[in-house]
Amino acid sequence: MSIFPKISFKKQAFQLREDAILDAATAILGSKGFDLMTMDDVANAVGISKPSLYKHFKSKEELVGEALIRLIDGASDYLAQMNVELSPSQKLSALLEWALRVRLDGGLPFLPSTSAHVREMLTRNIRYVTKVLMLNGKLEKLVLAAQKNGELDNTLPSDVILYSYYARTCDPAVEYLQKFSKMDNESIVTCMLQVAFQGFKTMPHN
Amino acid sequence: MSIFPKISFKKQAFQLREDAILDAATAILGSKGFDLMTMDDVANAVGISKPSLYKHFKSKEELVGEALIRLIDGASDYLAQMNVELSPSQKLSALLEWALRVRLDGGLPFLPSTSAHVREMLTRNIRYVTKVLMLNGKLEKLVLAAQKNGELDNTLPSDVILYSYYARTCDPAVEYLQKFSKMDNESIVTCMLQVAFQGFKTMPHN
DNA sequence: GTCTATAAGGAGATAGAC
DNA sequence: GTCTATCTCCTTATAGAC
Repeated sequence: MSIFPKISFKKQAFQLREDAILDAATAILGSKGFDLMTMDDVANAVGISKPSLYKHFKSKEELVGEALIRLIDGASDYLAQMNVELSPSQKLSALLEWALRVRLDGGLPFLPSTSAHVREMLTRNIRYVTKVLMLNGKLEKLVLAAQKNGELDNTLPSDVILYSYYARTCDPAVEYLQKFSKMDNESIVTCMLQVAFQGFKTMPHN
Repeated sequence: MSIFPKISFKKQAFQLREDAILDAATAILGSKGFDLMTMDDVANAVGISKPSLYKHFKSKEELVGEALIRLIDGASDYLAQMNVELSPSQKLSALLEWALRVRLDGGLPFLPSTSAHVREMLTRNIRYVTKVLMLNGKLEKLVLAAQKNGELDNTLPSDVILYSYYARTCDPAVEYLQKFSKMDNESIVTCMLQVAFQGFKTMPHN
């Protein structure tokens, strides 16, 4: 037994609760969005009181920032441990697939910046901005490499591809299909990937 | 001069103000979104007091509903007066182009249902729902026709195409490009249309 | 019909007891 | 560290004078 069993245990419990809070916040953010998510919602979902919640995160802004940082970290990790033999375009496709599965699993849209208000708020979170810029740099390089090797259209400005790529990670069509079509999650992912890379048009025979 | 100059004039002014209110609401909705738009914002933008605003629209819900109905009407009108010789896919492309231009011009995203909260609210507006269903029916027919004649991919479920089509009308990439790239609106529209129909992949030579 | 003033309730954040 | 109770501000909506 450790010499500091009590302290260690407490800290561990504290950390566990912190994760539970972030999980709850993530789920609520995904369903109601930032503006409608209240700190009461989060506290109730975790089963603690609001003041206790504020012991962990000193504001709603900070709580959401941490939840999004966890998401970005997940994406960066997934990208980092990817098979190095994959082509740039294959890596982009695999990461988009990951992001779609996260969302279908009740998680957050990858890029929550649909709202100008939220985007502006996140701008003030230096840790978040730093991590996003790091990931963005990697994705930008992948897009440029894929355009150079002919996998992606090099007549399009790379900005267009990059921003559209982000947009596909939070495509509302995913929720509509989940709610109003009878498709299972696998089919949704497959179709969304195809639409993202090939569009609606009939594919050329290959 | 009319026999009822005073009444007529008053009514006309009332109607003009109502349009001004809807214009203001549309602009604010486009920039801040529903949750953050306050009735004070709208009243101030129009230059009237809040109680006067409530003489025109009995609730925020009704005001937003009317603004969206005007938008849907615009889309339906544009679709109705389209050249009958255009193919189904050309009509879809032209309407998407219209929707993108409306947004680039400071208007609303075509489909505001990004938020579950707003979507649920609109569900209770029967006039709005009716009009949306009418338009949706026409678009669904166009998609099916385009799949049948080989213009659009008939291996994709038509739901996937239809929902993705809606999603492209409110693609956040548009705002990112407008804000962070040096592209003019024309180029943005062209690129977004290409990405929607052809995806990111290199086009086959044609 | 338009305004000033205000009611009613929600939500972020905290005081202070235990 | 946790809770109950509360503060404060903001927003929807309305009362009532002119």
